[in-house]
Amino acid sequence: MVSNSEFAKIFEEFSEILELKDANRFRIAAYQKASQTAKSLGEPIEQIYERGGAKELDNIPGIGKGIAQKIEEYIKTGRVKELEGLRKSLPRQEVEYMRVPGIGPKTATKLHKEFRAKDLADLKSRLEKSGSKYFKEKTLANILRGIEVYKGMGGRMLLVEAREIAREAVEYLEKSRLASKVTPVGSLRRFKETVGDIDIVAIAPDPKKAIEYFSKFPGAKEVISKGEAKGTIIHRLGAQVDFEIMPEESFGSLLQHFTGSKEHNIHLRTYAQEHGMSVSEHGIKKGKKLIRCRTEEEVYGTLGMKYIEPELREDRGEIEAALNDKLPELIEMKDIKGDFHVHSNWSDGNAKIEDLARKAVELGHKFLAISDHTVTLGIARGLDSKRFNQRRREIESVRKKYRGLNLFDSCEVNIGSDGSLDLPDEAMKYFDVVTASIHSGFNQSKEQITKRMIRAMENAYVDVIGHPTGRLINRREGYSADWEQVFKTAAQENVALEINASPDRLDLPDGLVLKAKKMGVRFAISTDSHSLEQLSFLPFGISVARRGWCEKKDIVNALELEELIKWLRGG
DNA sequence: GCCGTTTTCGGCCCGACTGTTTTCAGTCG
Repeated sequence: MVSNSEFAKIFEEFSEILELKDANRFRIAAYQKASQTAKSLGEPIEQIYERGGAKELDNIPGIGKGIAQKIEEYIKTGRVKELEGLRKSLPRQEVEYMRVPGIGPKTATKLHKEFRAKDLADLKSRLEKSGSKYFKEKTLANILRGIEVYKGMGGRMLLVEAREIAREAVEYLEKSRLASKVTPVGSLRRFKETVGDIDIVAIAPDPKKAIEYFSKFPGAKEVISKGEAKGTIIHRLGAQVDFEIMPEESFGSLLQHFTGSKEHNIHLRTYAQEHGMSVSEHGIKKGKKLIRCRTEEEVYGTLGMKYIEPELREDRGEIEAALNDKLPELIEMKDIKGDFHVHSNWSDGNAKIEDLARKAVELGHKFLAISDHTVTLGIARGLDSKRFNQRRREIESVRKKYRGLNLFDSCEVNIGSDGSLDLPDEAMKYFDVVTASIHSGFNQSKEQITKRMIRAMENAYVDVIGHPTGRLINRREGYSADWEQVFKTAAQENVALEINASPDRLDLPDGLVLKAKKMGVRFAISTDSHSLEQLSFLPFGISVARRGWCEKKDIVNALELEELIKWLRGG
């Protein structure tokens, strides 16, 4: 079956090429929208097609007759003739150039026409040699910096890295008292798993003075610009940080605008327009009257809807939900009672069980699962039944010291290539919690992976499936599985899927969390800690759960202890 | 290319910044 992300890529490429060809901008937008729709659709497009043909596809908002026809062509023949024609009509370099920040379709075309470079690296050296013939000084510097940024960061940085840089900048700005309401915006505020630029906004009585102060930020290695109300620096770790001063009387409108996402804002503005209003970063126009909003609550309230949390603003149905008072009551850190997945120095963690327990108490946890690796994971010093028995004695003795903490005897059992587990049932029954994970055979077919996961979930002792997609953000794609089937089984078997809070995993990803939630699946948020410090990663898991619309009832970490134990025994 | 409880044609979200083309094109969010 063709995956929805494959369709998303096809439409994305359509829009990129059409942009380079200077096509009608609404046609370009239509493909972008179709791409976005494909990504966020709960059901496989191919399945929709099988049910009702191209006519059924036409019913999907954002997909009309033209795109429905292309979907049909791709399902039937594995290709889209028009796209192949388009590809041939353009040099491939132009598409690549356009992905560099600061380079749009016009510049991309010009760059290829003038330099005929074979790739981006080649282009860079040619620009350095003779770029000044074609571009004025500042434009050239801007393009070169864009290439550097694009190369150096592999696209986008991890959320955890961006938050660290933002925290440093916000503290510096707040300390000065030159600015107040200092707030990170953009994908950072929405807690997206990766972040491009770091954007920070604030209000200030003397904007120029505040920007001047920002330009002296000790974390900066380079100041790109400093104007009357906006400054840009490059942080020593390579990230671009923008700081912008906003007028207080429309701060809410501006905050809303800069938080995005783009898709959310387009939808919001379209809705406003349909109802005789017009939304911009300055306020909301009703007729000739401009209503400036000091808070975001006012923005959404004026449009007749409930306030939407930043994590939900991805145009995944939140606007409709806000209009009908159907928004979820999102899970919060304070609802969380513990951590399900922590490694000790019995396997590949570096902390003693006692130290982990003490740290968990400090963090306010009511429970902690010590879940070391099992025997086949030799590389991680996985334990066999005998060593788990020895470890059990240590857990017993720590329990006596920390009576307020429920220290769960747990393991991360390995799912073999055929779906079998590497501990016998008679060993597994002694554990309070069992998490089962895949650690090898990532390249198996979708069918095989799906079967493996289902077989593991059908084991009566398995409570949680660990890092379900196996991805490492920016480094490794997850394995492919038929998620529909996996989620169905998880719901049936009452097995929780892990939301792994490790910042380079964040696995399940938020889009799949949302799909699984709709199918009745519950989730275990876990740090997968290998050290004491990593026990503090839980908030990253919370942000994934929130982006997946999860409420308290969807998260097993939030269950009252009696309910939790009941679930563990039943599952 | 998509869409329609005024429309099957004629709209489509809206504005700012940057550089340098002194009246605007290109890019971005």
